[in-house]
Amino acid sequence: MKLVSPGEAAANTNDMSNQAGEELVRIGEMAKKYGVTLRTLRFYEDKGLLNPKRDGSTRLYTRRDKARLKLILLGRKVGFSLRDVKQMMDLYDPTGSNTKQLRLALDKSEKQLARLQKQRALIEDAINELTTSMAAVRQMLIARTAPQASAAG
Amino acid sequence: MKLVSPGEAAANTNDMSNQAGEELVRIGEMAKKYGVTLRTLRFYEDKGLLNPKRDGSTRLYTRRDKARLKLILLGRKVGFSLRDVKQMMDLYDPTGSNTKQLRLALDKSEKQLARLQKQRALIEDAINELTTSMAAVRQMLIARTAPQASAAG
DNA sequence: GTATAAATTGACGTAAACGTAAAAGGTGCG
DNA sequence: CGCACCTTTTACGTTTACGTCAATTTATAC
Repeated sequence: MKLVSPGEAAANTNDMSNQAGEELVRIGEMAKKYGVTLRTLRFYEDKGLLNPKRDGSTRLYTRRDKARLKLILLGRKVGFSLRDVKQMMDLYDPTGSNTKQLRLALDKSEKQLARLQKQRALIEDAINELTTSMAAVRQMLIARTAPQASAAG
Repeated sequence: MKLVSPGEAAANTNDMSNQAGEELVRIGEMAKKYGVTLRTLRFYEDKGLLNPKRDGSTRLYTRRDKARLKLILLGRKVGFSLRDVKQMMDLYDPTGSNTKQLRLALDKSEKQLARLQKQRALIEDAINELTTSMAAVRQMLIARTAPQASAAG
């Protein structure tokens, strides 16, 4: 079972597909393609988020794995935990309408949105407090730098 | 050496002060007063952020400790790590102008402010992405809930 | 066939700020 | 006197998402 050569991803002289013409990539290429580390891909697999095929012990990522990874990365970006992502993904059923999955996703999204908004408020609070105390510190520094000008008229 | 009775913090019939008239409080009262746990106070001490006196093995918090704790809590609120807080506090010298301390604080504050602003941007990004995908999910749910109306004129 | 590159599993480490349990000493009060 | 409560020290546990070796096996290049 041959694959894409590690050196050249564009080389298609090899048999890099299975019977369905699926492009199988190994972990290195997968990582590069999506800007994650090998460790991350293995970690996601360990957590049940990815399920690459194997050629012996070598992982082979399919189109499905790529789609799933994209979802994982989107989920992470909006602040879902991997557990949340997994929970939602586990509900996916290619033969059904996935209404339950969509409802769960929507439910979790609403909660996450609320969390994000609260976080934003906290951060803005912090920014205000920090700005205020920075002004105070600047004043103290000025008082120490040029105190000789305060006695004059 | 007597103290505030544990049951009543307002009872001032006891000798709860040292020679300077300083009010010494024990860990329980200190924790309640500032809304932190006992563990937190001990943790901060372990990290060198607080230095309560001792009556035998019992911690006695002075006015200075209260001031320091306030600073710690402010620092935490604006997102400084305890290490940062300690680093700044360690520069405090009651006999000097503390110019170095103030400069360090200002420097750290500027960096922290930048971090906070970046975080805020990330969160707003996330909010946007999440809002977008929520709309998409809602559409998919609608398509599954009322597909029978699309065939009619 | 060998050097180099890529891949594997396993397992400990990291960051921050405490939580929690255990076991024991001190203290006021009725 | 003994309960109830406060406090002490020590030390492992928690959380999340990986990082960082390390030792080994496989794959590709020349």
